[in-house]
Amino acid sequence: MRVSREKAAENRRRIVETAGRLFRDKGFDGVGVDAIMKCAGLTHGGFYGHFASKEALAEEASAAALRSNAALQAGAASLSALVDEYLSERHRADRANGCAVAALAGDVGRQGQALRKTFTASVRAQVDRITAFLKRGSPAARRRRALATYAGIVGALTLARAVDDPAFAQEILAAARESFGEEY
Amino acid sequence: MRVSREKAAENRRRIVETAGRLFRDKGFDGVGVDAIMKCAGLTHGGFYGHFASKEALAEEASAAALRSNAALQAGAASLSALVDEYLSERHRADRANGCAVAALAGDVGRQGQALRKTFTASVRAQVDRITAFLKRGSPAARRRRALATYAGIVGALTLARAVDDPAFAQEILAAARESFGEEY
DNA sequence: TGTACATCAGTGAACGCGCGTTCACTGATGTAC
DNA sequence: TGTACATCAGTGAACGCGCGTTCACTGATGTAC
Repeated sequence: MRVSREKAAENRRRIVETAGRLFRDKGFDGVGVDAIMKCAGLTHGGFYGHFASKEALAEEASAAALRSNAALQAGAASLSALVDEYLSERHRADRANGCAVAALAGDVGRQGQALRKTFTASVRAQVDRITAFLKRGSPAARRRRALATYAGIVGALTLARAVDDPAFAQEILAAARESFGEEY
Repeated sequence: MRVSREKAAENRRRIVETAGRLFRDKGFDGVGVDAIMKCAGLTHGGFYGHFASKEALAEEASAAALRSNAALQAGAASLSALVDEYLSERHRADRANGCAVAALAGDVGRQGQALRKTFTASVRAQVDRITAFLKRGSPAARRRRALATYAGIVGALTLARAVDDPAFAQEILAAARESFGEEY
C-alpha cells in the first residue's frame, strides 16, 4: 500500500541508517538486502524503489556512517578525552555504532572508487582534528605525531575487537590510551 | 586420474598455501572454492577429498598464514628493522603475502572460535617479540610500549592500504616508521 | 620381477540453497475538477 | 469542500545466477601373488 511522501523519505533514511550499522557490524558481504529491509521494518521488494543496487546503498550508507562518525568525534574537548572515548570498552563492544573508519578499513580496499574517496577524506579529517590538539613541536612534527596517533588508536581498537580474550583486549586498549593520550 | 601419495600431499599443501594468500588478499567471502582450486592448478571437485568444508580450509590456511607470518618477522635484527620492513611499500602493496594479523584482523571477529584463538596467540607472540627489543623503562612500561607499537604499525599498514591516495599512504607509513621505530 | 586387481586422487556434471533483483499487484495518497 | 481517478510506495512471489557441496566416473597408483 502507498505511503505518504514524508513517510517514504523517512523510510529511506531509516534504511540508510540501518544499513550503515549492519555493514559496520557484519561487513558488506555479511548482511543481505533482505536482512537490511527487515531490520528497517519493511519487506525486501521495496528496496529497488529507493536504491539502484545493494552496492549503491553500500556507498551511501558508508558515506553517511563516515560522516556521522566525524560529527561524533568533533565533540571531544582534548586529545586525551578523544582517545579515552575512542579506546573505551563501550566503543570496542559496539562496532555497529562506532567509528566507520575502523569498522570498514579492512574491506574498503576492495570496494568502489567512490567509497574509497569518502573514506580517505574521513581519515584526513580525523588526522587534522588530532593535529589541532597537539601543541608542541614543529608543524611537521605535530602532523607526524597525529598520523601515528590515529594509526595507533585505529589499530588498537581493531586488535582489541579481534582478539578472543577480554582481559587481553582491555590491556591493549589501556596501553594505547596511555601511549596516545598525551598531547606531547 | 589417481596421483601418487606424495603428489597428493603436495597438492594439499599447495591448496592451503594458495588459500592463505587468496584469503589475505580478498577476504574469506571474496574468494570461492572454485577459484582456490583453479589457482592451485586443480579442479574444484577434488576439494572435499582434502577438506571437510570451505570453513575448515579457512581455519587451516589462516593458521598457516599466521605461523609463516611470525617466522618471517623473527628474522628482524632490531626494532627499527622490524618496523621499517613492516611499514615498507612492498608490504603495503603485497597484502597476499604479508602480515596475516593485519590482513585478517577485520574479519576474524566474525569467524570461528578456533581461528580467533590462533589469531590471538599470534598477536601475543608479536607483542612479546617487540617487548624483547625494548630496553628502557620498567617491564610494565616496556610491555605497554610494545602493545602501543604493535597497534600502531598494524593500524598504519591498514590505513595505508585502505586510502586511495598513494602519497597519503606513504605519508602514513613514514610517520609511523619514525614514531614507532625508536627503541625508547 | 611381472601380472591382475583393488584402491583412490582427481574430474566435471549436477544439485540445491541463498541472495540480489524483477514484477504483477494492492491500496493508500495525491490531484484534478 | 467533496468526489473520481491516477499515481506510486510497499508487498510477496518468482527468477536466475553464483557458490558450496555431492556424486558417478576415470585412469594411474599401489598391492597381492
